[in-house]
Amino acid sequence: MEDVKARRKLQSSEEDQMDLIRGPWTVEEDFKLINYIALHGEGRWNSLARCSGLKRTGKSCRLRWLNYLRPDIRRGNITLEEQLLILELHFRWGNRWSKIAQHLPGRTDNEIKNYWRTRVQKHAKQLKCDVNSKQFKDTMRYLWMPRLVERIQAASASATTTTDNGTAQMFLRQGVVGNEYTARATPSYTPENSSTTTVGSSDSVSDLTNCYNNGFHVNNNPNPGYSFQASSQVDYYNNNNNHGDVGMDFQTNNYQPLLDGGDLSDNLLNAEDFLFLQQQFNFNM
DNA sequence: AACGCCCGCAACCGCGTTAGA
DNA sequence: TTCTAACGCGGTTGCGGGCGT
Repeated sequence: MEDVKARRKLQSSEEDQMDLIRGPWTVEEDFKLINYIALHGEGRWNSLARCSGLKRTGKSCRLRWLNYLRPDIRRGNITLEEQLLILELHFRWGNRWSKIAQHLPGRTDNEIKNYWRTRVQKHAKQLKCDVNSKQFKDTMRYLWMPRLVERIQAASASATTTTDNGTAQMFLRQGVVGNEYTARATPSYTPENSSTTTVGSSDSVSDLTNCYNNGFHVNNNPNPGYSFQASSQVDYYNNNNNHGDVGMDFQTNNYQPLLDGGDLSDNLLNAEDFLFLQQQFNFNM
């Protein structure tokens, strides 16, 4: 192990002496890399870096290609469906970004990691709880995810009347619909009538569902000292399921009317949800 | 207009794993 | 079997743009 470290240190200092470029890539460098890969294919990144004439490390070339230049990269905002899938998969695998990214075609592990750190962790911070805490996970499970499902369905419903966009419907049929939170949030859905298969996964959603039923059910909470009443969250959610088009700006705690064409993806919970949660957290802390 | 602060994201770093010589 | 180069992953850093003052 010490040998490996010494070797890597040596290699690093050698790279320094080769006046390699670091930092943002230029358009010319991008073109060079794209052209080289078009001719020779990807892989063998160190030799690619040498032969292409790029003054970059192989690592840097690989990262630039995989995270930015690859033709199948999907750019733009993370969609509601993708958000839901990320939350779901993070429940299963934690910070296994690469594994999670495999289930989101066109998205990179870097992008998902950044999404998690900038959006999800931000909301945890605003609720003054740890992103890995049970409380925050419950929030995601019983409020955030049902809200996402609701929005996806709403978007899907309007899409079917306006355009031929069946993505959300397909996602709901195939994706993360097998869990309790979805069953509660979507009256038309029941686990029994769903032929559930998880997108890109062979193990379905049974593990999560089992996890929920066996150790996580709101009426059978294994942690007696845990006072965050998840069931009340769900009831609250179900009783206030007509949130309308008012979003919440977490930054300022101000209501923000959601304008047509705006990005709704950040307004995951509305004001009532958020205040309710804050009360729950503050009360229990 | 200038400045400072904050946030999002691209890129880097360190290290474990894998492949093949 | 061992060694080492290459790959891949997760954590971290720092740049640049947006926004408020």
